[in-house]
Amino acid sequence: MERNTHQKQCILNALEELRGEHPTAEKIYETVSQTLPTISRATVYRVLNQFAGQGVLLQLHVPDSGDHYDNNTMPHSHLLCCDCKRVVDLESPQLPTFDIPSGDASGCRITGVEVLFLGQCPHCAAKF
Amino acid sequence: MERNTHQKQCILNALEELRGEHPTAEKIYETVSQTLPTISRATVYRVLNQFAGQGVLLQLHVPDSGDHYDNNTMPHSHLLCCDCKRVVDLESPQLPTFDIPSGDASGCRITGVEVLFLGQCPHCAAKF
DNA sequence: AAACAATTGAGATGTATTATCATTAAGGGG
DNA sequence: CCCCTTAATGATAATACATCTCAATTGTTT
Repeated sequence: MERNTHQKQCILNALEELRGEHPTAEKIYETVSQTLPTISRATVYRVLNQFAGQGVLLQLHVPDSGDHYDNNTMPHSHLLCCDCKRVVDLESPQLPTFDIPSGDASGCRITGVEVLFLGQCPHCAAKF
Repeated sequence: MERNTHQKQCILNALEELRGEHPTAEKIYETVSQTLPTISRATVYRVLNQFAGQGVLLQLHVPDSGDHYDNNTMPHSHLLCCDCKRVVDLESPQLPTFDIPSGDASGCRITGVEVLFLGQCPHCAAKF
């Protein structure tokens, strides 16, 4: 059965501390290292994958960057800022919510969808 | 000015030959190598990036895989088959087409969106 | 406490891609 | 048609991100 280790708890704590920042595995590693200096990168990557598989957190695939993680598992969209490369939450009531169809004309079975908006975060959008 | 090299033409030919397969850079390299054995991987990656930046072809970011390329620049959706890992075109007339909003409540500027469906390709969906 | 198995740490390894830089060749001007 | 300039290329090193390997450790069950 799955074991409850100190490392896992520290990783969850780091994710809570960084809530809203959508940190990368490397960023989480750096954060956890401050309280647990002997933790290994391998452990961080392993545990993050495990948690993502369990639905405890979201794994965000970001082009030209490592994966980012989000402990907010409520359904919401993300935007990659093309200027500062940060991932931010999108909060548009009118944002098209995807009703995922189960199949298509050519015989595909559709089980999920990944959506990532591109543009500028509020900070970079205000720059001019 | 931009030069029209033999290498670029061979890469375009390979993309046409592989049309519909959404090949990776590595696959394109292998294909071009058959007619141009001395071509370098660096050239393939460079040219593909250049073409993608010019809109000559689409660059598809696929999780846990290298980028895939598509010389069909007509707007259409893609699905990653979770079984065989192939990228296939989705042809659903009723697939929700995204009207990209220009901004959101929190001040983001939205300029684009990446959408990737997950599921099974027609071949793998028919397996049971 | 003993035993067993899941987990970890350290570092090697793998995969995809870009950087560096000397050499080559595209394409315009004379 | 040849020269010149400079973009483009080829070879390879370097980087980034992530996973694999395996001995050592540590939860958990007995």
